[in-house]
This record gives sequence, structure tokens and C-alpha cells, in this order.
Amino acid sequence: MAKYIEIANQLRSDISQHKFSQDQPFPDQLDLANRFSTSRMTVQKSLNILRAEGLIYSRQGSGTFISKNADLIVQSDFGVDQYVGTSTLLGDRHQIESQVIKFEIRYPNDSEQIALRLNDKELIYDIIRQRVVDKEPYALEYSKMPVKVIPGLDDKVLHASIYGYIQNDLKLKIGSAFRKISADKANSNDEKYLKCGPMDPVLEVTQTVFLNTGIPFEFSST
Amino acid sequence: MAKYIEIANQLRSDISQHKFSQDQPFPDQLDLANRFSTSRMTVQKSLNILRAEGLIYSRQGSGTFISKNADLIVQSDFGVDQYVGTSTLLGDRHQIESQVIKFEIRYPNDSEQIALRLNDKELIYDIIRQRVVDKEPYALEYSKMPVKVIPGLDDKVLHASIYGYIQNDLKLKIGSAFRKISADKANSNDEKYLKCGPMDPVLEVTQTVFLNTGIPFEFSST
DNA sequence: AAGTGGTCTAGACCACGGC
DNA sequence: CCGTGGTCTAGACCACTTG
Repeated sequence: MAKYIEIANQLRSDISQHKFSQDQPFPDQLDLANRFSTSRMTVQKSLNILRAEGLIYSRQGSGTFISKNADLIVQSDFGVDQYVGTSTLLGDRHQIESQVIKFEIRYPNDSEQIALRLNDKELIYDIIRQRVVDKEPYALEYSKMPVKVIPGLDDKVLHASIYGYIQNDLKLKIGSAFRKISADKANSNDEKYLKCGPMDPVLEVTQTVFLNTGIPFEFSST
Repeated sequence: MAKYIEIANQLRSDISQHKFSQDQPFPDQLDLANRFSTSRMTVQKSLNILRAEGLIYSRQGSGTFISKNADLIVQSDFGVDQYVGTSTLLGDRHQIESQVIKFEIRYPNDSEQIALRLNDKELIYDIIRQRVVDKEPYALEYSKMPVKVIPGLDDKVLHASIYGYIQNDLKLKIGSAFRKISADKANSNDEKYLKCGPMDPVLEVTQTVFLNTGIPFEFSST
């Protein structure tokens, strides 16, 4: 693994455990470079990752600081699996499982064709999974993916990690994602699988994820 | 302006005008470094920008290529104004105006409080603007922003660029944004202001934008 | 003036893909 | 094997904030 990613992982973990933020704002770049026995450029690449994740921000001439919502952001790392290597950390401390509730292959409807740029003859997977963290139901994940882009998806993969399969077995790379986050009331499925009441608030994340070739491959709602 | 941003702007402009993509995939990094009289590291920072924008992608050992949806992405640079300096280019070739349809200051409702992390006593701007490009109505923009984060917004600013005001006058920096893009049917406002029929499809972009301090400052739908 | 982040350089080595 | 992108270095100078 590249050094700058490992440093980012280490710092992210430290932030989530509140190892700084108490006393000083954040160690400066020269300090970090010494501490990790590396150059300042490499430290900056690490900080760029955390900055892109919204965990920290920097002001020229002043310093680097931890965002107020750092806690919120670290916590909301579901659905993306080991997208940028994030859950390698989470994986150490938490047990993540998936329960497959629905797995169909069918033709896409109009809005699915638009979202995934398909025609009506191109099959999609229609998947609903229950995500279980530390034996507690955590999230419901509705995914639609084109069969032609992600061939060979099966029950075995679904119980583990779709993203792991895409990146490790198919050797495809994730490009970008459009996300929308909102809060809503629980629906009947939420009540059934997430142990919550009919009016409990539920956090909803809708995203379209693209491969680095620009092909959209997932439209999901969590 | 930093050299790597200027190079990114130049390359983005070249891509949008189809100056490569015909013959060779994309000039390699050493070629670009020579062409712009700079180092490879700097070229890579430029490419990182275009890669984050989804315009290009790179494969180790193979080369760098232009995304298939590069055209779509370059085209869909509305709403974000000169966010990363993008519309400095568009500004040269197109005339962009804003017509203010609604401008109110009021208390936020429940969902607005959640989206912008406010309590019910903190005022928000409620703005609807019609965006006009080259004298043609182009988009309707519904924005909600907290008054306490963006003080002093007035009619004059609204007709120009809110993002320009935030970055140039208030000296604030944009952090990250969550976006959702979907297609929908035109509603009555769309018909009235965008010259379209009741069943015409409309592209909808919903986003929450954060300052680099992690404070959310805009919830908008375009 | 000192300390910080932002940028930039001119090289180096590695990993990977294609010939 | 060679060409490509990915990473990394050890310094340098600048821009900005703060005391």
C-alpha cells in the first residue's frame, strides 16, 4: 500500500479516536513528515485525502484544523465498503455482514435506464441487502447495477462485499460518485428490518457511482 | 493563479473543444511537462483536477484517456459558478445572467433545519433565480442559505454570482458538496420560466455545499 | 519576524501494460 | 524490453497569519 494512503488511514483513525483536537489544533506538516519519516509532499497527499473527505481543513499561514463534523463523517462510512481503503480500519474493530433480502435480474424501468444510461434490453441486478454491523441491523441498501458492466455477481459475493469483488476480482476502478443525503421517516421495510418504529427518523443516502472510465455502474439508496 | 490550475484550465478547454481525442488518447505526462515548461509533479496535480471532475482517467502502464462523458460533464457546469475556476472559461464564450424571481428571508422549516444544521430561530435566505445563458433561459435555481453564514446578501449580488461574492468578498472557501442528479418531468414553474411543455424531461441537480470549515451553507435544487 | 500551508522542481524508483 | 502512470524525495521559494 502506498505510504501516503497509510498515513491518511492512520491519521483518520487517530481523529476518530480523538487523539488530537483536545490541545493543539493539528500537528503541522513538518512535524508529521518527521513523525512518519517521510517528506512534506507525501504528508500533503495524505492531508489532501482527509481534506477531500471533509475531516480537516487548512488555512494558509495559520494551520490545519479538524472539522466540526469530523465525527459525523467518520461515522457515515457505510455503503462504500473499502472504496478508498476506509473500512480496512473499521474492519479491525467491527464485524460487518450482509443479509441478502432480494436478488433479481430483470429489465430496467424508465428511470433506471436514465440513471444507468441503458436501453430497455440491457439487464440489471435489483438487490436489497441488510447490512449488519456487530450483530446489530444497521442499514438497508437498495442497489441497481447493469449486468453488462459487473458480470458474474452471485450470492456469495453479495454476502461479502460487492466493492471488493469489483476492485479485486474484476480489476475495475471506482471513479466518482454523486451523492444525496437526506433525513426521512422510516417506511415499512425499514420497520421490518431495522428494528425501528413507524415515525423514527432515517438517514437516506442516494448515490450514483461511476467507474473511472465514466460508466455508471451503481444506483443505490441506503 | 497557480500554474497547475492554469494548466488544468487550459487542458479542460482543449478537451471541450475536441483538440485531442481524435488521434492519440492523450499526451503523456512527460510530453505535457515539456509543453508547459514545468515538472511532471505539477502536471500530475493538473490531471488530478480533471480526474476528480471525471473528464479523464488514467491506467498505470497504459496511459491517460478522455472519459466518454467528458462532453456531458463540461456542459453541466451550471450552478457552481467559478467554484474551481471553471466558468472563467465559460465566461469568455457565453453571456451568463441571473433573473431574481424570489428573494425572502424567513425561518427554516424542519427539513431545512436538518439539511443546514440550524435551529428554528436561525434565519435563512429563500431564493429562486432564473439562470439565463446567451439570452436563453437555461435553469431554475432554488437556494436556501443560512443568514448567519453568508451575511449581507442583496439584490445586486444575486444578479451576479453568489459564489463570487462568497469567495472574493467574504473570503470564504468552498469545501465539499453532496450532489444528486436525476431526470424528472417539468413542473409548473419550469413551464413558466424555461419555455418547456408539461411533459418535457428536466434535469434536476440537488446539492448541499459545505465551506471548508465543514459548515453547510447552501441547499439548492436546479 | 517567525511559523505555517501552498506551490514547484528535477530527479529517482517502482508497478504495470503492451510489444 | 520499453513506455506509461504512481509514488516519493529533499530541498526551495512564496503567500499568508499571527505575535
